[in-house]
Amino acid sequence: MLNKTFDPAAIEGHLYALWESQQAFSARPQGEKKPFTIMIPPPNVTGTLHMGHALTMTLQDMLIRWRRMQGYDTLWQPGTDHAGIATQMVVERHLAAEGQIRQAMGREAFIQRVWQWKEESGGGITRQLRRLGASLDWSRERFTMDEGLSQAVREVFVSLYREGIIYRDRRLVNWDPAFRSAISDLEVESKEIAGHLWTIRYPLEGEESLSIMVATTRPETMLGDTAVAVHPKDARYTAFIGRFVRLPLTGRRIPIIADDYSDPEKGTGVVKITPAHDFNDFEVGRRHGLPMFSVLDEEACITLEELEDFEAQESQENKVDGLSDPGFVRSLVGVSREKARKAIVAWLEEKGWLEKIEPHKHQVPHAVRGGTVIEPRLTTQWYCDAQKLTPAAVEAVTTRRTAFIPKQWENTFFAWMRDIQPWCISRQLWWGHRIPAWYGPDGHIFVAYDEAEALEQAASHYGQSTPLTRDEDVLDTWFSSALWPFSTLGWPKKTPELARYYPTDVLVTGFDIIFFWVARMMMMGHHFMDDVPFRHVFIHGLVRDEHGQKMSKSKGNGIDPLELIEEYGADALRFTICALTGVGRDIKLSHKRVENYRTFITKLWNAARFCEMNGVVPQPDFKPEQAQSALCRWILAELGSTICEATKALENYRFDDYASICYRFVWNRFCDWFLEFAKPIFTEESSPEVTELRAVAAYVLGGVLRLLQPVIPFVTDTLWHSFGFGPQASLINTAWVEAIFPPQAEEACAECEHIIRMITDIRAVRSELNIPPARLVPVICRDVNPCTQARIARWEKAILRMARVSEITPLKGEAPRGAIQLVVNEATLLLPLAGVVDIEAEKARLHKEHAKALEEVQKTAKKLENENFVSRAHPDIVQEMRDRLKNQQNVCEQLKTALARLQAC
RNA sequence: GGGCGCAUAGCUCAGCGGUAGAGCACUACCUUGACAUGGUAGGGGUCACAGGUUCGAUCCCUGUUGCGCCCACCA
Repeated sequence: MLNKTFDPAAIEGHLYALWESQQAFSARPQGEKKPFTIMIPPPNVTGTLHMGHALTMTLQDMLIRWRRMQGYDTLWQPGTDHAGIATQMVVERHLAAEGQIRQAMGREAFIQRVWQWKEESGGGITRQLRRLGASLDWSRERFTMDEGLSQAVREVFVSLYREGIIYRDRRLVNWDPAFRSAISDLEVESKEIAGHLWTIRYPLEGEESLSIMVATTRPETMLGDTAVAVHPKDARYTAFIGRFVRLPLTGRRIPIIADDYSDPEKGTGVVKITPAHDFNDFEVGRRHGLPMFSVLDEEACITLEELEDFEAQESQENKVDGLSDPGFVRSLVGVSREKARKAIVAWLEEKGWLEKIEPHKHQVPHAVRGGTVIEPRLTTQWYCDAQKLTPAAVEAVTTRRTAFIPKQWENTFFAWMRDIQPWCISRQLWWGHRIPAWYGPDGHIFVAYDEAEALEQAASHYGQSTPLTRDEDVLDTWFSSALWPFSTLGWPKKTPELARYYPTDVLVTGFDIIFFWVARMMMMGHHFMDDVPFRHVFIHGLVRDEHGQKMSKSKGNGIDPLELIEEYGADALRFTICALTGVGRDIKLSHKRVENYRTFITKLWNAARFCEMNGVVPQPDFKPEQAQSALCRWILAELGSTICEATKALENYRFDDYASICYRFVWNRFCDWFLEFAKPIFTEESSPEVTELRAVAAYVLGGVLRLLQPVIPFVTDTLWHSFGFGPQASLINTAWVEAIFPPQAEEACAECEHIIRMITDIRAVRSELNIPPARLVPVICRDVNPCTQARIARWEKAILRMARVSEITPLKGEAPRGAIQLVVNEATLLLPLAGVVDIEAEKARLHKEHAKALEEVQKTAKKLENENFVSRAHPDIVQEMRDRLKNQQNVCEQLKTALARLQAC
């Protein structure tokens, strides 16, 4: 017996454990089935499930569950990402709470500590994915720092190094002074800052009374200036090109150069060139062969080391003591860039070099993670020449061997691939894949799979065994994620899994990581597997709050998916997500939304209970082709079309359509009509129809459960088992529903739709004339053709019950005076309610109906009177209009007659 | 500055060259034997604006306005 209400909390945990213990989600690499594969976007081990996860995982789970039922050997590959920076931050925070810092612990101990933390608290997100009902093959769970995946990382690194795609280079990187590490372009976001523009006088060499005005937002980098640039065509300055200015702080002599980069419109038209602290200046510096030195250290504090080295090489004539203030400059050492800025501005002002200060809004790069202001910094790093890896990926998208859905995103993908920059892959962290590179005493680089191999190389290179030191850096987290589609399958070993499940079928993800992850998987997949990593990329939107605001911790408007699961059940959340996932649109979510969609789960539960109460039991031998009654053939046909449409929706990633197609069938066909029609039949135990009806009800219910398993697995499996369709947990691997249409389905549908229309129309009239439901009304039929007459006879009980009718009789003699008249197809139904209803109200109703009908007639007639329409429109359309006009005229005429009859009494 | 998306009922969104749809919300009535987390009926839209193409435009094209996003940019 089913409980009166469905209690998700009571069953979900137990049911999931059962699914898992029965290995219901396991891929079966040995079988004959065709594979269907999805790689989970590995969440951070530090992570907790947020709404974005709930969305993406629900969509993936629906696809996997559906394909599994369709008979594919499905692999949904689970795993987590070591998330270098994020995880290291978390553990460092824990250490800080204990009064420790990692530098004091040492590298080995710290890494031990991170592993320990991962073992203790790293499983959080995978437990939460289980709560959601995600049918991942947990037996194959991977972690990006597993030995196997680490081997893949080393293999790729060594291989790309040997091909010259990975190399070392000294250039500017985005440096995060808080983490003291390089980060990639993609981890930087610009934010508008209300800052200042300082105009500083740089005295002209040899003519110290004259100054060149230089506008800057970063006076603290002045120490690193190695030129000032003007536009070659800027008439104000052409005379000065080739001359020198003196840098106020140190008196160092720097050239005035001409470069297109300088924009006469901006600032004073003179821009200071600080090659080691600005990307544009760096380019200018390269073009002009300017010296480059950092004046900020790894924590973005002033350092003079490189400056002093540089000045030591400079000739004395470049220094002028009169301008310099060595004491002040030395006092800046170790001062943060923010404080240095203030100090330098104050000094300039005091010494009279500051021309003016203006408020100035500008874009300043910040770290996406942590929010620190990024400092462009001149360092030596490892780079991956991404440009060499793009052509295959671009070609795959062009030929649609990898197709983006929605297609729109392909343009974004191409745009980025076109302008792709070298990818800085080294990070100055401890947690991650340590770069497999070793250095000899003379700095010679040995890249190898392990230390033994590196030592061997060194011995051969130096002619004797030589001690090496390993590179201190680790790889960017996305380096290992890029290998995920094949590293998880055992690569570089040639495993059966690799052969079977690569390429994967679809990648489901948000647009925010197309560049971080999707593009890089494509580059690596093509390079190492010589094939696309996935055939489809489904890009979904963002989950927002009910006001359309992005959910964020700072705004505090986030919704916790686990809270929703606890409150409404995982099925309700999943169904809501499914129903709201349109292609290329964000989702606005709220508790109310989930609460509303939960009613669908409740409705399904109650419909099943009703079936149970009425002796509905699965009949394994029942075949839809055998169905006799119109009612049964109709609902089976409706189920058939629902299956076709729902399957098509899933094939096209139209999750919203899939949800509404199922919703409409269950609620508006099965519950509203089929079960209501079935009620009077169920009560008659002796009726010959009842056996078939029960079999059909069971068949349809079973079909509905199968149809809905992908989206609401918990409630469907519970009902599946409870009805004895199969043992618990068996629904997951049951075959997807097949659309089977019963004989003469069209005729059955026509009949049922006719009856539905009669009932609906009677109800509408009753409601409009305020006839209380308790009052049963007789119906007299006029002008009824034999077909309708037979239908009415067959459906009499249902009509009586559902339209609150006392009896249906054919008209004998005259129609009762003042009867309400309504037209359904060819027939007129008379409701003898003279004296009961307000005759004026009925007149008004008929007038309204007639006016509406007349309007429609005129609209259609006007169209048909148009010569151009008749001659140019498609003949089918013209014919359709003619038929429509005929029908409308008919209705109009009958309403007119009815009105006339009413006027007469 | 470059690019992209969106604009349809009070709200959230489908749709589509040929009679404007759903869910929620709203109104009225109904405790009818699965479900009041329900049932029945109803009101509500110049499909942002202006042109164009077409026999016909909410739909296709152009422009305008408003909203959102991405990329670039520390003078």
